[in-house]
Amino acid sequence: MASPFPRKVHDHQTCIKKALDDADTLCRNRGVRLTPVRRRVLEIIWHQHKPTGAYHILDTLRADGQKAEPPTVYRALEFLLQNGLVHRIQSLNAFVGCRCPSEQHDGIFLICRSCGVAGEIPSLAVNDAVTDVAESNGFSLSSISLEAVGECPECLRNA
Amino acid sequence: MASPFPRKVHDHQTCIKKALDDADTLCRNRGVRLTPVRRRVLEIIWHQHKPTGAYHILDTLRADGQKAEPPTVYRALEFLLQNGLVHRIQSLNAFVGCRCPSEQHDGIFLICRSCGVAGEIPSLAVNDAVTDVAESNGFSLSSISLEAVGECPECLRNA
DNA sequence: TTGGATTTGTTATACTATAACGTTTAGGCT
DNA sequence: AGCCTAAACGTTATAGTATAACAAATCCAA
Repeated sequence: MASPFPRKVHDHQTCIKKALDDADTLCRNRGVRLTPVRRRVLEIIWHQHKPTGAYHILDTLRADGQKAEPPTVYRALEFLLQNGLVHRIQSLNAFVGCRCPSEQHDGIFLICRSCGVAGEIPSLAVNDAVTDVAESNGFSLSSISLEAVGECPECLRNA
Repeated sequence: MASPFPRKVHDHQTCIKKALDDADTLCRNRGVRLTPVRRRVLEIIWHQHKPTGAYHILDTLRADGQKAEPPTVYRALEFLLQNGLVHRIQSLNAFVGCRCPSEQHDGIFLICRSCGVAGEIPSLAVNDAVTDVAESNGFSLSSISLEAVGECPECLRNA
């Protein structure tokens, strides 16, 4: 998998296009509808690698010229979350695009306190450690959510 | 360390007393003030092993006969969080007492979706796994927050 | 005992999220 | 094609979570 931390300068249009294309494919395959609002919300979220708040999404929809209210946004988010196209970052009340939505998985994130970027990491090791400790405590594990805070590589270099 | 999942029937008064005594000692040692409001908020949180919401704390203070407003509660919570006496459960917007506040540590919780209990686990293994993956991605780790959801042992037995 | 820092009170408001109900739309079915 | 129904969306209202800003009270050390 690619680094969870894209350089601050990169061809982000490609990121967005790939995410939307992947979403189109995935929804077609699953027989679910990536409606215009849902697709636009996903696009707004993908506008940056930093998690995006629901009300920022709402403002952006309105700036588009749409008449939109909170439920519009939250419904789209619910759909995107259910289909693994975005993850919720609980510590920020915000949402970030998932780069590998085709395989359902938990959200494990490294969040930079300086620039705000949220890097998703595919951590088998973390999963295993949690599974072990759950098992040894007689706990039946369904899902995990991990949010680590620190400094991303690029911010460290620029410090 | 004791099991993170106390039996539903246990001498909870002892849990509360121990937590408050520990807090008294810890604050004295650190030279910080466990004022009446702060102590009472901690007691309210320890009333159960399920995370407690800020507005439930507020209601309880008011039921005590105190005149209280949200900032009262949030300030007390800020103090308790800073001193490691409670942890915030981000996925629930709620707060739960810490049983080992003397050593600063991250919050790693197994949360039962049936009864709501949040069991804190002291997981070196999880920490190591996260530290490794952070390091291998060039990320400087400061803190982690992990919230796993599933079924606690007692709810599994009663299912 | 008094000065300054910490804590608390008070009012107002910002931010986040959902309930409930009505209307529209998409898409399968005959 | 036209109908039917389930899904999606619009709309209004409100619930739930958290903080800003400033004033008053309290603590405690010099």
